[in-house]
Amino acid sequence: MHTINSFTQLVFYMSKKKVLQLFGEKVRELRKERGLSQEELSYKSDLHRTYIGMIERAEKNITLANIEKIAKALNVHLKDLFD
Amino acid sequence: MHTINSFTQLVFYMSKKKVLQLFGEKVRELRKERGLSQEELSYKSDLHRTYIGMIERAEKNITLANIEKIAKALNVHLKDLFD
DNA sequence: ATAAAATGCTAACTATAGTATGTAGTATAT
DNA sequence: ATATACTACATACTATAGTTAGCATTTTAT
Repeated sequence: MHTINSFTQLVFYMSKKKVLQLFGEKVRELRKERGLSQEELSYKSDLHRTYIGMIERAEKNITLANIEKIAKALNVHLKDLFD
Repeated sequence: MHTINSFTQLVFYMSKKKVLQLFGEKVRELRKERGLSQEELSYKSDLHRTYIGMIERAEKNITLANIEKIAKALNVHLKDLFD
């Protein structure tokens, strides 16, 4: 649950949602480009299958260490996940 | 505490450490370029002063939403934090 | 040299990221 | 049509990110 009690917090909430969505779409795009299933990507990245799904659906606020895991599994640089 | 019980986990632990260090250094570099103190950056990013310090010292595994906050506060794109 | 500003560090707490299981629904191929 | 592989989604748990306060140490300016 979110309790938003200022304009500033609303702005942060919206841009959080947006950045997670963009990131999720990017992961899905790159994963499919490589012909990988979520499960296959989960093996390569040492993350759980359902967690990959959550990331792609922008349901989780991923940490930097896991962003790195995914980048490696997709054979891209970190920055390539933010275009 | 960390319990590392496989080679794979050791590799992940080391690259986690490294990526957090690089990120922290980058934040510090950009912050100083702008002549900001940790406290001033904390106001702009809506994060706590000590938390900024922890990030720069690579003591916390920052999430994507907070990476975005810091990028905005430093007036850079997300990808600029990963060079 | 000394005051002031900035940063480091510890520690405790609470919010949520990350892990995992099970089931339902969707796409793909035969 | 119907298996099979893939993805979505709900839920519960546990690990850790994020917040805060207080004090120590370092840096900077006068």
